[in-house]
Parts: sequence; C-alpha cells; structure tokens
Amino acid sequence: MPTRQNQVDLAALPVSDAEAEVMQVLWAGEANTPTSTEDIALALAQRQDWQLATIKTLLNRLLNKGAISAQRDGRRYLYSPVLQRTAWVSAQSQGLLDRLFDGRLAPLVAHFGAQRKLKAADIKALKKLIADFVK
Amino acid sequence: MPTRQNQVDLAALPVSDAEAEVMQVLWAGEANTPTSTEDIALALAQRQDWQLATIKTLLNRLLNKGAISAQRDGRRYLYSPVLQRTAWVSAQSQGLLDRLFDGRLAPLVAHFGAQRKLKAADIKALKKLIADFVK
DNA sequence: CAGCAACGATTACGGGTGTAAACATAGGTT
DNA sequence: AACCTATGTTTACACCCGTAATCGTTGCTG
Repeated sequence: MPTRQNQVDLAALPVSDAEAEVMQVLWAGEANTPTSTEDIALALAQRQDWQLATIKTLLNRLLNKGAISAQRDGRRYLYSPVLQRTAWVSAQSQGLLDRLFDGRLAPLVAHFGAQRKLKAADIKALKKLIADFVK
Repeated sequence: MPTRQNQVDLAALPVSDAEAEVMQVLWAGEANTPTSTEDIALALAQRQDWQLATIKTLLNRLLNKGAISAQRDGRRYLYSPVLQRTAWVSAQSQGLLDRLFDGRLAPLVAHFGAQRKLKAADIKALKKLIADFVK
C-alpha cells in the first residue's frame, strides 16, 4: 500500500482547490525536486492556515488520483508532481474559455478591455506579445 | 413565503456549474426578460438531460442565493437574473487570472502562445483588439 | 364539486471537498 | 527494553453539488 497510483488520464484529473495549493508547492520546487511533507507544510504555512493533518490528507488524495508520486526516504516519503503544471494550467484556462468565451481567447481579452480592467502597462505587454507571435 | 432573497454581495456569489447553466438561459433572454420555468426547461433541453425537478431545484437554490428574482404570474413564477452576466464573467475570469497568472492578463495570453494554442485568426483578432485599445 | 394536472416547496441521497482527529508503526531516546 | 515522537494511514464529519422524487396546493375540467 505505499505507492498506489491508479493510472489516469492526467489531462482530465480533477484537482480540487486545496489540492492545487499543494501542487503549487511541488511545482515551485525547481526542477520538480521531490519534496518532503515537512517542506510542503513549511511552504504552505505562508499562505494557508492548515494543520499538518490536513496537508497529509491532501497529499494522500493526490496520490490516489495519481497526480503526484511518492518515493521512500527513510521513515518518510518525498513527493513529486506527476501532473505537470503547464498541462494543468492549460486545462484550467481552456475550461474557462470554453465555458465563457466560446473557447476563444480574443473574446476574453475583449471582455477585459470593455470592462476597463486593462492598465496601460497591460496593453503594452499584450502588444509586445502579439508582435512576437507574428514573428 | 414566495420571494425569499437574502441580500448578498453579488460579486462574491458562489454559483455552481449546474446553476450557471440555468443563469445562461436567463441571460440569453433578450433584455433579461422574465422567463418561466417551462421556457427555461425548453432552452436547457438542448444541452442538458435534466428532469424538470432538477431545474426547479436549481431555480430555488438560485433564488435563495439571491442570484435571481421571481415574480408571480398566475399560478407560476417568472424569473429574472439579479446577478448580471458581465459581473459573473468578470469574477470568473479574474479568479482564474488571480489563481494562475498573478492576476494579470498578459501571462495568460503568453501561456496560450507558448502552448501553440493560437491560430493565425486568433492572433489577428488579438492584434486588432489591442490596436483599438490604444486608440 | 371531485379529481387531475401543473407548479412550487420540501426532502433525499451519494459523492466530492475542506478540514481534521485518531490510529498504527517504526526509529530514536533514556 | 519502554517510551516518545515523527510520519503515514484510516476514519470522521459537515457542507456543497448534481440529480431527483415526493409532497402540498391551487386552478382547471368534466
């Protein structure tokens, strides 16, 4: 019963908000270095007010979902992300676009523009991005 | 008690996915015309395979949340959105930006670019948008 | 006027989620 | 050797959500 791992379609993995918070910590480790529960707890302490037990629960759920993997390290485990951040971000973003903007990016940008949510700096950044895309 | 209505901060209203589906129908009514349960059911039948009872449940939950209002019309009610689509879309979008892109739009666009998720038409549309913003 | 049908209101129920406490176990400590 | 403690595993529990079925009421119909 150590390393479970129901092989799953990673793209469709449902990761809850709290679980995502844990993933962020794993992803933050440069080069996806395996991370101990303790280090995860330390990192999370900055933003969440969770008991250690809560973090352990989330790690277990992520393990069972196959979103992370664990390798023994003495008396404990070190965890690594299996689900990659880029894939998750893409799925989240595309999901929102699909639900609200007919799956396309331009309407979202237009929405922000119409709502006057764009500062000059934002517009400038976008302009530069687009220019680079064309190239 | 017919018209409940706990007055709530509309911006922070948590509308679930299924509830949002109902809202979409109300928002689709031109000029936010009050809509009957029957018409809502008809509209939803296109996309969802829900029993009438399910729709009634969702309408009630939305009513209790204050996301919609109801006005009697004989033996039934006509429903209108209280939460406006634009506000909801903004909240959803901003939420995603905050969670994944440091609250800014450019990084999201950059992500799509980096993932090669942008077709030429998309880039063209974006370019035009940006140009108009500057003006 | 008795019964039916259309509505809304109430109740239901399993699964996911946030948030943990309790339990089990294996090293380290005295 | 006995105990403490860190660590993972199991169990808990309330609330939200998807999805309805059932109940109650009030017009309509024959």
